[in-house]
Amino acid sequence: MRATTGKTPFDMDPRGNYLLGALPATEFDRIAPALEAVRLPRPAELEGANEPIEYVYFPTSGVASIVSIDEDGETVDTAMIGREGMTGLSVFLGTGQSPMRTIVQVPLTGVRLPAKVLRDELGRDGRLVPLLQRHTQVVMVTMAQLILCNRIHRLDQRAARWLLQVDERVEEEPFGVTQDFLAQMIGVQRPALSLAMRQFKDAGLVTYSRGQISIADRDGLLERSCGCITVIAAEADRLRSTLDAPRPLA
Amino acid sequence: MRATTGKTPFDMDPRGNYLLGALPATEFDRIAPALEAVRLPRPAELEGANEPIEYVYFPTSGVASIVSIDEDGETVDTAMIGREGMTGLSVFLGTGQSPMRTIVQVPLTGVRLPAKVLRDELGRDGRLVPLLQRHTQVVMVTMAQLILCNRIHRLDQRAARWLLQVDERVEEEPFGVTQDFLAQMIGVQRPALSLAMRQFKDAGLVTYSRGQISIADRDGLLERSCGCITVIAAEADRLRSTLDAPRPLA
DNA sequence: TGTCGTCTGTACTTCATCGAACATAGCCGA
DNA sequence: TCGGCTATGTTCGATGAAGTACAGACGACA
Repeated sequence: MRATTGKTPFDMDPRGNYLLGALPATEFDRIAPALEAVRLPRPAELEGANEPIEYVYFPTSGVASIVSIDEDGETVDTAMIGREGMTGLSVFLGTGQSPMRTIVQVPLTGVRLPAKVLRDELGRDGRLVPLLQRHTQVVMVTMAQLILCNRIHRLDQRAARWLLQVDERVEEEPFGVTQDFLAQMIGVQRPALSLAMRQFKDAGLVTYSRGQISIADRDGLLERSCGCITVIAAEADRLRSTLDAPRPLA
Repeated sequence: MRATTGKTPFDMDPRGNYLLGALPATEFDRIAPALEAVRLPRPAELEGANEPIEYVYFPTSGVASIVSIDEDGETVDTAMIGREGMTGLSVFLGTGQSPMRTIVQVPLTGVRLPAKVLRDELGRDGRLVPLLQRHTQVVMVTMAQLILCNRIHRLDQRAARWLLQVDERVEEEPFGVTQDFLAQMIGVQRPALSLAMRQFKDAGLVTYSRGQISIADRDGLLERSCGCITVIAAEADRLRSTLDAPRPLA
């Protein structure tokens, strides 16, 4: 499948993205004309390392991922971004680029917005800035938790966590991810991951075949997962609820 | 040593902190009356997990550290904050708290500011917001790199990286950190770390005794360290230089 | 000066993961 | 329908680190 862009060339509501959905109509209408529907395959690159960001992406289904790269070219997933968020936080932070890449991890549907339009909108008072502030914090918490997770939790726990995090962000299953790619994302050897996946399959928690994965038993996976997913979900929920407060915070 | 607070009770210039030093005089003068000099021992807690942040800290020497905690109470260091930055980014992000703790990792000197004063100042136009935006990005990049580092780099490489990162942030050596504490921070067993430290000592890269460490050969440690420190330093330098640009970014 | 507590050195067993090699199976295009 | 490619399954020795236990060494304090 090739990347598709253009004005809603397929059935998709931009406000299926949480951030866009939470914007007041006046703000949404201001940026709406510049939104462009996209459908992107894995592993499309949304931002290059140390390259200026041209578009920010608001997924409605699928997962984008911020990946770190080291001197040897090894890559590891550092944070998932799905319909709860936006890629390109460096634009929000005013720096316009970062040393990480952002790629498509699970085939993605959503809209994109030119970085310049976002910058202009940030200058206006409204709901957008506090929304993005909260999203920034969620990403930071996700990363902080993943640092711990990658250090002290077992491979199968991390794999279960990853599957659950994706499950939260896809509209329909199965979703397209190969074990090879997944292994690279969680930073392990494919054979080791293959064993874990096999266990999950035998236990009836997931089904998969040739790069198509379905979650069959969320609760079962939760039991085998580490608690990181709970920590992250709790913080995301808390921050969503604070936004119902009457006045946006500083 | 006990925590000391009060108006400059010892010799220390708040503007030795990079952020405070980069503020225009008018902005600095506005918050200066609320600044309070502090000297804190390890492992003093600056922010509790899921507790409202009362003060933000601007170190001038020493290191504060954001640590993640899991369900079993295990803790791992996720980002260092020294004289280049400020603790309490959640205040800047408007959320006021986070699920991570922030503690003193290497005995710390600096100033603190009530969160409320910072919030008020953020409402004014000036240099502070762009400075903190950049700092937020540096912290995020640090975390992202650490996710990769914790996953694929060896213990001795990570230990070397840690030593170098501390070396950049302390005014005088030796600095006070026990191997036991360090092992917990980089998330390994103390005996394993002890071996690495012993190698560094035998190679003449460091000297230490009973919780007092000195770096003897920065270049030697750099060779044994992973490249993560370079990635982080490069991004920090880049962002510092963009601040010399005439107009602050959005 | 002796004792206690903290910090550090070292040894050893067990385990998770690495890293590489090879086997199998489904899909696709020529 | 026959390769050829990609995705997955499986094995095995090597290795880094976990986990535990205990010994030595230095400082603080009585």
